[in-house]
Amino acid sequence: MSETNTRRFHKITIVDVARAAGVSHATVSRVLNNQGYIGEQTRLRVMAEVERLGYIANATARSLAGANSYLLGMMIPEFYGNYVGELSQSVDLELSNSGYNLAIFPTHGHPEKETWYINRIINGLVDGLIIMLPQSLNQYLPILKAQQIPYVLLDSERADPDSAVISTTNWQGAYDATRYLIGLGHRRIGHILGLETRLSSAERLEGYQAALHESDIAFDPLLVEPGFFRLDMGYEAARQLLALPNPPTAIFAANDASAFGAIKAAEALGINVPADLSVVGFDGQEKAELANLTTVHAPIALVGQLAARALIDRVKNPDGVPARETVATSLVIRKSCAPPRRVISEFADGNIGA
Amino acid sequence: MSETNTRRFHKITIVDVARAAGVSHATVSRVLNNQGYIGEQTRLRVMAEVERLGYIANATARSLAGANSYLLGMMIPEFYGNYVGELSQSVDLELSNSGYNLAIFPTHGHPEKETWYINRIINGLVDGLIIMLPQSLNQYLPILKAQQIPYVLLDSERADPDSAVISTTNWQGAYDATRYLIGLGHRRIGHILGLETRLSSAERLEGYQAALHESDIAFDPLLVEPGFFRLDMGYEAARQLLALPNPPTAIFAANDASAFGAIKAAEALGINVPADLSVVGFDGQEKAELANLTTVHAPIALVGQLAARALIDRVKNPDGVPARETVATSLVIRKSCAPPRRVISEFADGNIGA
DNA sequence: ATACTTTATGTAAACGTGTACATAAGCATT
DNA sequence: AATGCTTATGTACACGTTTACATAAAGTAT
Repeated sequence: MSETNTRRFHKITIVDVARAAGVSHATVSRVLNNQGYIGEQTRLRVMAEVERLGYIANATARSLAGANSYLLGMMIPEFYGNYVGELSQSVDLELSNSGYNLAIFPTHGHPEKETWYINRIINGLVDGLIIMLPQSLNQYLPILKAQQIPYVLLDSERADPDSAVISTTNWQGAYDATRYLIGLGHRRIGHILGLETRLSSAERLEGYQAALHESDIAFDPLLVEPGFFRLDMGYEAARQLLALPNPPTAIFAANDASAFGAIKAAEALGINVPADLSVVGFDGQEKAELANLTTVHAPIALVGQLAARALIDRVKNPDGVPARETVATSLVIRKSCAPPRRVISEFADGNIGA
Repeated sequence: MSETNTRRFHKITIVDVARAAGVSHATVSRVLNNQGYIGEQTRLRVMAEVERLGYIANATARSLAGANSYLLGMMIPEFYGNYVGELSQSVDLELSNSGYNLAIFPTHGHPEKETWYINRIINGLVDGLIIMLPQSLNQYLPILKAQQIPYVLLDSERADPDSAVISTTNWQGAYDATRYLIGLGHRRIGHILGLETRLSSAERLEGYQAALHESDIAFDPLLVEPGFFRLDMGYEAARQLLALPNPPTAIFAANDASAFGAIKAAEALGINVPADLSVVGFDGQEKAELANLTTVHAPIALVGQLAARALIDRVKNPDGVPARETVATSLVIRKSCAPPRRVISEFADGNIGA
């Protein structure tokens, strides 16, 4: 056994353990995986050598040979706000409880990055995947299905009907928020749109529209500006809205970050929140509490927990029915909203309300 | 018990490409990796087949064979606040610019989880690793070195001298914060300690002590309570401090989260911040701005960027000198601090000051 | 013409594991 | 005593790639 000199340190492999225990490496593998028949003395001898040599299985080789790695993945767009952080935290916690570990893959919403990760995953990088707010899901969903990779979708109630999906009531939350503003007396309500590629954005927009419709308020496309779920874009969107000839007295933003942007814009323009402008966000981050933002609270930790469970279920029971759960949002009322002050402009519009 | 990977679809391998192009799979590999000599026509033919068949290399097999995966990792404790989220974001962005991708591994500070990930990494899960605030670094640092895994440490200026380290001026930041409080007239200044296992905690404690010493204020161990970098523990710590017979008029917390906890505790006790209690944090998160917290701002995005660069440097140039950079913190003064009101108790102590 | 270098490609052996199949011993049943 | 089942273990191949080494053709300097 001459030393191969390129490798400084010989890693202990299953073969080393086998030799030390006087058995074949197949037997060691069987002991390690509780597979097939093993003599009791052999098992003990092998385990002893495993312990003595400090053997640790090579997960890469395992993966290549088609075995489980006990590593699960979560593909996310990016860490905007601490929404994703909270989610990751709860997913990770729940997975840990079941003996799995987590790897998080940020894509920045770049389709190329998504496919890059997906390719790695198909090759056995992880045993399963939670996919949050994908950009180009349709491109690889068939592949995931064909290769029977366990996965869970995290976004919209309307995502692919055959997939495991954990979602929140986007439509209902938006509807509730808008109803609340209408209830305060607002009739000119702006909306800062989320990322267009996300189903949740469309659902929130539609919830907003439905509430308007129900109160016989005509939907005005001028009152919708894109905010991309981002603070700076929310700022811009609000600037646009507030510069309108007939500006809104309230804004429902598709998420907290863009709501913060709207508040900043109002401040910059000398417009008082909530006296002159009411703002409602969506997500219910910790930050919203600090900033006294009225927001649609989505129980993100619960979503993460359910997603983790659903994924483990897919991994352990691939032929079962994919879990589909929708978690209810709730409107948390704080101090960023008030009845509208500029009643005059309403009369000018001829909208006196019920 | 084991779920056999019944692969329904034959994946296209390098051998398929080779056959289609009429060459050996070794030639295809060489074409793909720009290794050795390849005839121009052969290269073209192979590339055409790669394209036509939609071949994608199996990263797991590559990794087993000892090649690069262009996936880099970052091991973090957990997503407390959005500190880690911000860091991940900047690391990821910088790596992306250089064609690398990122996987994030959360450990919850559990040593077993750390070693679990490290084992995977040694087996080729990723090409290199950024290690943030490790719990049991000493256990695997020798292994990382021996196996020549490129890595970068993210914590303290004092971490292992042979390693690449990106850090912030923990000592100086704590010193500045404490000096500021002393400058306001405080002489009884409490400290909420960070996680004891983190070098940064010790450095911040020492900076605090140094500032006290410089102003001839005796260090009182009673004024230091552990906060574990957590909001709830910061709350508890502040409760303890404020219940003291001679309570502090100011608190320097080891991070923003525990500072928020302290503020909450003060509120709960009816103690006004800043009139009756000044509070300074550390980190300078976005949340600190919203909450008007005076804090030692650490430019986390810059740290992430430098760490990413340092790691790429290690990967590309393993025999070079490991990068070591310390990023300066800066005290951001907001509205959570004021001169002390209870001058009487100082006289009672006999500490009239210089 | 000889010897040597450069270019181009193929062969085969890793990398470390899982597992189908073969083999063999022990035991119970006929 | 022959048969069949259970238990235990080894052999050999598969997973998909990289790469050391072998081979061979072509070009170049002597």
